[in-house]
Amino acid sequence: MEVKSQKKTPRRRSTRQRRVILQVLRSTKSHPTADWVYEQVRQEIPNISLGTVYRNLKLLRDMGEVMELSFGSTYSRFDGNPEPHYHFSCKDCGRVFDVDIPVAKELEDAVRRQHGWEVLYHRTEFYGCCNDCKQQQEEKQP
Amino acid sequence: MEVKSQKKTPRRRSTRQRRVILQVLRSTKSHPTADWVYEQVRQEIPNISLGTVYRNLKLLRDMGEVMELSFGSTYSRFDGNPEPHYHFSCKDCGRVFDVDIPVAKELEDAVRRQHGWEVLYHRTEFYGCCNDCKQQQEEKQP
DNA sequence: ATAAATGCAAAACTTTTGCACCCGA
DNA sequence: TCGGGTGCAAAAGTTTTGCATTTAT
Repeated sequence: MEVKSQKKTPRRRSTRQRRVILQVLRSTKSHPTADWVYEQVRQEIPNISLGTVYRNLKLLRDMGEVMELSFGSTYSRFDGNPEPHYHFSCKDCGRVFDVDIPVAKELEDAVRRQHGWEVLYHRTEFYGCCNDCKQQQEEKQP
Repeated sequence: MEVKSQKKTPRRRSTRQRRVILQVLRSTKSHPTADWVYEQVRQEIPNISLGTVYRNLKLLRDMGEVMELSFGSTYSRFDGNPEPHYHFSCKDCGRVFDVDIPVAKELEDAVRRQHGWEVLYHRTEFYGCCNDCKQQQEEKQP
């Protein structure tokens, strides 16, 4: 629920570590974990450290070069309502809200038709800025 | 990537701990973390252990009583393709695949209209059984 | 030169688990 | 009674971080 402070991003340097990490990620479709990336990169840079991999993954994600598949935080959140519904996560205050639009079951049919998989359900999270945070920003810069 | 073994679920007992945990989850819309639930339940059962909270959250999730908001695993996965696209996660083999259907931007409009939030993007994961796993199951039980 | 990036290791966090004891059905 | 559930504490697993050193620009 912490508010992110926005400081100017420093100019990025091109390092071998970062280049290889990106190259590993670009050359697989397996949606790997940080640890898998680490193992792969080690074959090219044996003494790279796991910390460097984590730092660069976060950086590359912030630079829009790669996508991180997670629910925003490192821990799970729980919802007392087990009925299928969508969620909205505010990037500024971190709160998660229920979304009040119907679940698009037709997307599941489209996936079935396209790939043949058995689709049981789907989950969608929207990301953006909630009304409270929008208002706060207006107050700061009118 | 591990395959889940399916053993018969034992008959569940109704314990005070489980009842209070569910009650806490049902009476909030804040999509709390396990730790927050723990703190709340402690106000009613001061000597409950965090392990019990985790065990029951997992149990309640498996019983379909609550929803867990996470990407399936406790760690992040990364995708070298930063372009918006959907994912499919096989519940049996754990692999994650790219989904080849167009992103439903119109859902974002619907959320905007309904709630007024500024929506930047959304992410959708489908869950089910992939073709490899479907075939393996057929071989076992023809 | 100088600020960003790295390697290493320790630390921080979240989640799981082994085990003896407890308790609900 | 009896097997599921709990408390406690240790362990596991993932991610972050402090610091001295290296390196890209």
